[in-house]
Amino acid sequence: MSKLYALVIVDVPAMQTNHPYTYLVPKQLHDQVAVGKRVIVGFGKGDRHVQGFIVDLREDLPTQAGVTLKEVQEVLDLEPVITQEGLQLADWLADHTFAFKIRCLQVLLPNALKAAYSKTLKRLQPLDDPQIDALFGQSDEIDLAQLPAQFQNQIIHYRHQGKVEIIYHVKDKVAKKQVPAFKLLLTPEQLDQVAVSPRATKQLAMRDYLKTLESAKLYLQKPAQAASGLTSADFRTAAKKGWLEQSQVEQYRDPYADKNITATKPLELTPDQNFAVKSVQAHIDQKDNRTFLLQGVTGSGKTEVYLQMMAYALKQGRQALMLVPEISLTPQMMRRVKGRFGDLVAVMHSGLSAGERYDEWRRIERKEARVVIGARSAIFAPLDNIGIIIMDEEHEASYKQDEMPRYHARDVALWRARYHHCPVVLGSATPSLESRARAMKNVYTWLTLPKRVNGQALPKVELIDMRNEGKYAPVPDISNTMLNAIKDRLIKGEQTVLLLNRRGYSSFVMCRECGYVLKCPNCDVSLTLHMDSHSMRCHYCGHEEAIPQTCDSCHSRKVRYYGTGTQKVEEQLQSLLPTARIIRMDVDTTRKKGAHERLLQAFGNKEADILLGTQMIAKGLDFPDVTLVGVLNADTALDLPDFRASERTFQLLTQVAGRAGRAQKAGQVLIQTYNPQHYAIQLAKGQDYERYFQTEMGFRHRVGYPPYYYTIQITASYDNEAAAAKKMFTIAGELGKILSPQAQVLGPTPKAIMRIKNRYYYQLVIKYKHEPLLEDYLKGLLIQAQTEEKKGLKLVIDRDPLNFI
DNA sequence: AGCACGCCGACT
DNA sequence: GTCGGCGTGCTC
Repeated sequence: MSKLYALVIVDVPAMQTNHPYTYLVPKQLHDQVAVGKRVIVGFGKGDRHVQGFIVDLREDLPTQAGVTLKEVQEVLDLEPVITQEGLQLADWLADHTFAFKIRCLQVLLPNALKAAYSKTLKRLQPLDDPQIDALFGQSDEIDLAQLPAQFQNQIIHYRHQGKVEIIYHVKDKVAKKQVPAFKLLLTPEQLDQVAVSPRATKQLAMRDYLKTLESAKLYLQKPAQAASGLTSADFRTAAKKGWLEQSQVEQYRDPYADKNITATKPLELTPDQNFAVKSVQAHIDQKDNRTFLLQGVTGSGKTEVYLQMMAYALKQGRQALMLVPEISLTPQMMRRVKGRFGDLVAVMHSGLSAGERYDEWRRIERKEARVVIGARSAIFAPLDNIGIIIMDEEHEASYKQDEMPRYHARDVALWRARYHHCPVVLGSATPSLESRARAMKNVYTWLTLPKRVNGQALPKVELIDMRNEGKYAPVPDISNTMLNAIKDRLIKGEQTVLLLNRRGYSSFVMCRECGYVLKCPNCDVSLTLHMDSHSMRCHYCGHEEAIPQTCDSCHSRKVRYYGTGTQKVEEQLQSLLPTARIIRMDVDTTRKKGAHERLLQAFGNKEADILLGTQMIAKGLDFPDVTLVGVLNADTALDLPDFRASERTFQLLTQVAGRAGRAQKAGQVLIQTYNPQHYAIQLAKGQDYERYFQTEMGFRHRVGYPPYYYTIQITASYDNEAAAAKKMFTIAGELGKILSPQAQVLGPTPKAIMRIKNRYYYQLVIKYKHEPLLEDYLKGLLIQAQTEEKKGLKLVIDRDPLNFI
């Protein structure tokens, strides 16, 4: 047999190792290896074992002479875990996002399949070293991670002397759940001929039982034990006698073996909805990868449209993929999808354990699930015949991953749709400017749902000018107008949703005498007050200290809390409305698993009058008795140094306004603001997306931002401010040489929060339309920066960044 | 990333 | 003279 070589991407995330390495496939693994399977290979001087992905198999030697090849140690998968599509997608991702290939391959898989590494130290002979021998105790092998640092050097010596050896372990992060199974090796005739002592009653029973089974078929042992009344010991004996072969098979749990889901029927569609569904269906039929922008006002029944589009794709024998932002993947939403498609649905979201996520992934891979709904990473679901991809709330920033690979799920969706020849539907009440601009240029097909399904008008939105009303407000955060509106709902037995916009905002402690604000010693941010733990905490590095009684700077005792937390508002509200039942939803009250669901359910059951929360209550909630939506602070995000600040504010206000008046009763929306004249707030008041779009596009055009320009952000950080700045100025200088005059470089500037965990951050942003040299320069930059990385540099390149702060 | 090699200062 | 500091470079 000829030789076989495997090209392997190894799990060493560095620029220097960002290419395939060639390994020899030993004879006994020839029929196990395949492209897309994971392997364990030795890598580097100490021959440590790492995980890798086979990306190619060849019979001729692809590497130049001079290196002695190592062998593949082990093949980890029975079937490839990365498909041909996955390999191409990983290539594209690596290229598009400037990420390491290994990271792109890993992002395609559930975390459970990522490698967990450990090292153990094995004693090969007595060391005559009382201290270290004591560490070993009775055993000859110990966990190297627990070795005290002071022995490190000594161990290296012993290793050179061959007295100890380091063993590298690679295993999956999460063990697959295995259950015992067996296969009958003999035919019934053969079983009749085996000799069994008449006194071996158990074995006689076993023989009789086995005769009722088919040979060579795999049976689970547990049900077999129950059916036959035999024990696992009996099966073991039968295996020893060669009657059957025992093995372990993988079994997965279904996290949604939830029986309370009632089946739903397709609803009658409005003419607008029907037109949207029909348009997309035609493209599913034609296997045409058209992209649609479905722009429907809040309450226009987008979800029903999605469900019917997906049902159509399924009817054509294809699969459906639906993405929603993590926060709107509520039980309500899951119930709707499960109700329509039942067991065909796999759900991928962060609330699942790694094991559960893996099991859902396996159900998709085995084609038991043909509908996938999930947050960002679900876009990589291992479907092989996608008929439609839907992305709800397409404007949501959470679709962009902010670690390597920095992909946007929308870009991946468009890529996969091209591969599968299927349409993509981007849905939103407030599309991102990028998508809406593409719809205008007919790059996307624009579909609209301008009316609510219940025929209700959009809720009336009123602004409360806090510059005046704030002075007379009974409590700092709630004006009289707001309070009266809430009281009115209490009397009528209707419900209120109150939004506290906390983006870029936190409650901090300030001295009233000297203005001193308590800051984190490691980061350039003020510490946030946490009442649950009675401490001051840093949101970036986790630093925690006691709540100060006196000012650190002037020793005055007049330290006071500023800013607004949900908890403080809750107290204010309760003091004004002692009988009101309030549910508070924020990171503190939803930390526990399932808390999110429980609180919403309680509100839905009318166990409370007021739902008070942060952004997480702005989306997807649909409660018929909510007739008042109040926004307590509309403008905290407006002043952030980010050109998308107004877009986010407009989207948030429009979304939250849509929570009111979903059923028969009309809704009212009150927005407290200090910037009532700001166009984002004025146009959110009118819920006038069209004028907002025009206004914002004008602004983006004038200052040259997306969608008129592409952007790439480069961030450098060091533990030394001057070094970080110097690096960025060097890069800016080099960019000046390769960029055309049409491109612009903003910065370098220190980041808005310059210091986090004692590292200093500088950034620059490149705005450009067409720069043929830029990609190659940036790739070169990453290679060139690798030497400096040893000195503590961290360099991040982010294409199309969503956050500029 | 992690490991070895190699070239400089402070010690038995 | 050696031990061990960490800067440099490579890993199929």
